[in-house]
Amino acid sequence: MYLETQKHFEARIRSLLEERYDLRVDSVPSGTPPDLKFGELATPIAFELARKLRKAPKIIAQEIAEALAGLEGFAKFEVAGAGYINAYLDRPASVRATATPRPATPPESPFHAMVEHTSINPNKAAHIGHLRNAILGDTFVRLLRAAGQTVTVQNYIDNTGVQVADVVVGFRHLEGKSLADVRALIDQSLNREMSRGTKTPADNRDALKGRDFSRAMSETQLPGASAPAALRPFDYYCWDLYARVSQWYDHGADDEKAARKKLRLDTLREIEHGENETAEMAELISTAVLRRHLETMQRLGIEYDFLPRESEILHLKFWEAAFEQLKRKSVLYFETEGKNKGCWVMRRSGSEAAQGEVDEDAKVIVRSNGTVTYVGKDIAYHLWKFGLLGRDFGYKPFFRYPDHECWISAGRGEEPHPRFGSASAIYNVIDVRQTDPQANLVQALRGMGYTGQADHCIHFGYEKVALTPRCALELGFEVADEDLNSPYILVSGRKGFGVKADDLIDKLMAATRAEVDARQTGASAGRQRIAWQIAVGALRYFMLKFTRNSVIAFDFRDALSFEGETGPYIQYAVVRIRNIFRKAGLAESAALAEFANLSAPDLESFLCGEENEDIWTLWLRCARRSQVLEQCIATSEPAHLAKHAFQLAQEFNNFYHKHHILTEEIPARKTFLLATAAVALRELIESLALLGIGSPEAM
RNA sequence: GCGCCCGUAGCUCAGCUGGAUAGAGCGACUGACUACGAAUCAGUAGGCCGGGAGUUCGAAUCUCUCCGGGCGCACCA
Repeated sequence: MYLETQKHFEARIRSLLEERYDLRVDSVPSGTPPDLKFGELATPIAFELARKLRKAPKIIAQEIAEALAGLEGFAKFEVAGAGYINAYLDRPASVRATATPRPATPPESPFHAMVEHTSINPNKAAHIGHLRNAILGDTFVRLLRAAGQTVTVQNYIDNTGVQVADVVVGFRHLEGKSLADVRALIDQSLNREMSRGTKTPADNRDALKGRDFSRAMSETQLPGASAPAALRPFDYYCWDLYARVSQWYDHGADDEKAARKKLRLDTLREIEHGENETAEMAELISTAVLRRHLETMQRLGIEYDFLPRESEILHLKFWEAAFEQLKRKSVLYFETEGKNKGCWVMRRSGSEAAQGEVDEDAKVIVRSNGTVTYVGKDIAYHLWKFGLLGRDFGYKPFFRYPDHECWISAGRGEEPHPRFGSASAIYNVIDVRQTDPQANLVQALRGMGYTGQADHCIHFGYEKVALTPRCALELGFEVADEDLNSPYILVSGRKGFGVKADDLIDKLMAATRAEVDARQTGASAGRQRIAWQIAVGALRYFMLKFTRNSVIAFDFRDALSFEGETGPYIQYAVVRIRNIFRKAGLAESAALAEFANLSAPDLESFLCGEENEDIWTLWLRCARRSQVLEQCIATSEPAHLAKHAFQLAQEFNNFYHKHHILTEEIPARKTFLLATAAVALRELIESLALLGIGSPEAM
């Protein structure tokens, strides 16, 4: 609503400039003034025009403002300061438009976006860094879909990497386990999952509120920490084993270390080659861990459509097809001199090496021993994503969600299957350390002449999640003295140092369940559902409120907070509104229907004047969602929407305290206040849904 | 050495393509539950927006430089 008004305003000024001054401008800047007394929309355009027109800005502003008079949707225009043109909306008209429900979804465009996120190595449990990735990716998917785009969600599985090999080495050589043993272990932990419930310590509520946090830490049991090894979730088991193997490689005599490294490489080769017992064990492990990852993410409402695996990229010879194309298009060339002699290399973007000169800075794609590097495989994979490879995966159903199937790549697939690939745009949710490899990828696409695709190959980068020193200490990790005063400490999967995703979710669930139990008396299942919605709300909001390039220093106190700028704060505003309508015995739609009959003078009196500023502010915020959505997509930054939802809740709470709705004596005004609450409710629910956060019936 | 990111209140962070008086949460201190639930609200204190220069009518925002912090630049995956 606000967005259309703003565009309308800008367009009118543009045509005005053309009519009056014969001036064409590319765009008219406009924005929200710092205070309502300056109106709802303003432009400083008179300042830029001052030189061109050789007139004082104030005079130009005056002329434009006069010519704007009567523009639909606006009450008046004024000139302020040295030459700002301030526009004042026609409040009754604006409020009516905002109250009118908009068409549910914009028309579907043929634009097909592919978002790849999560992509955790399937050798250990997911940790909080992976949660940031998945939550950012999933939220962005929701935003794109809300904007009418068709989106498929991929989760890339590197099941043949050295990390998986390490766990295989661990099972075989540290634990002496056979293929059958590993299979049995997996079956066992699957059975355990089936009967697993969520623990809810009932009496640690005060402790969790922060007064005695260390006590709460010890009382809230970590599900993995103390259970017997064989009964622990399989991904937790692998988490520890992976850390042990990493240690094992680094210890012992030199010849011992060398032998262990060789074991590692041999294992990796066998896995890559396939069709042997090592590869079978790797497949077993990676698939079991992958299932755990999908379950973890499902707890947060995160789902996938397709899981492409590295093993198929290898066995279906994607690289060979890409290599032919790369050679034919001269993107790769064979280096005969210098340090990269004997390799197939690619020039980097911005390379300054002259023609004929040896480009030492070139990126190696095929090593001198003939094997392909990671970037090479990635190029092949991305050609497939855009439908440019000329090959396809086989597909098998893998994981069933309530309303759709998630498919996985396979050597020999099943028919029929949905079509994947051939995207118009792709978004890769990967942390910022991958900026260089991602740039190489785009460079290769560009070099092959796929410039349109290169422009739509977007690195959706984000910073890491680290731990505060205090949090690291709470978890029982040793912290070096020099790190004690640093703002954050990096996690390390290789050292088993970090916070597991499921542990955090369990902790949140325990805390929200305790809060809900203290306030609600309904059936246990209902309370559990509410606790779950709040836990997810707290976690997702926590991960989304930071902009992508800010490092999150993780701390349980902040992440488990339900007050202030948090998901539960917003959810609480929703519950408050629902309570009002419950108590009034009225449906929101009924309130809005009555509202439609209010006269413009009535609306005018309810919306104007000092004492009603907060109400008008709330309506304005409600009108802004589409504008914020557009901004989020343009900047690939979901944090704007998180902020918007919070501000909306904040403004509603403000309104809630100032105006008591149900005791309002003037009928028309009561109708108006109810409609205000109804619209705020609609906008809160919609905004939260876009963030993947549910709106509880009660809290 | 080359490249990228960051530096805003005690702490953690917002600040849209340059715009009017720099915002929020937490923490601290004051207050508000006989009204739609206080997971809330109102108020107070707290800022040379890292330093300097430049562009501009106008800079937290753009350019340069310096200081301080982080991360990339492998024939690793």
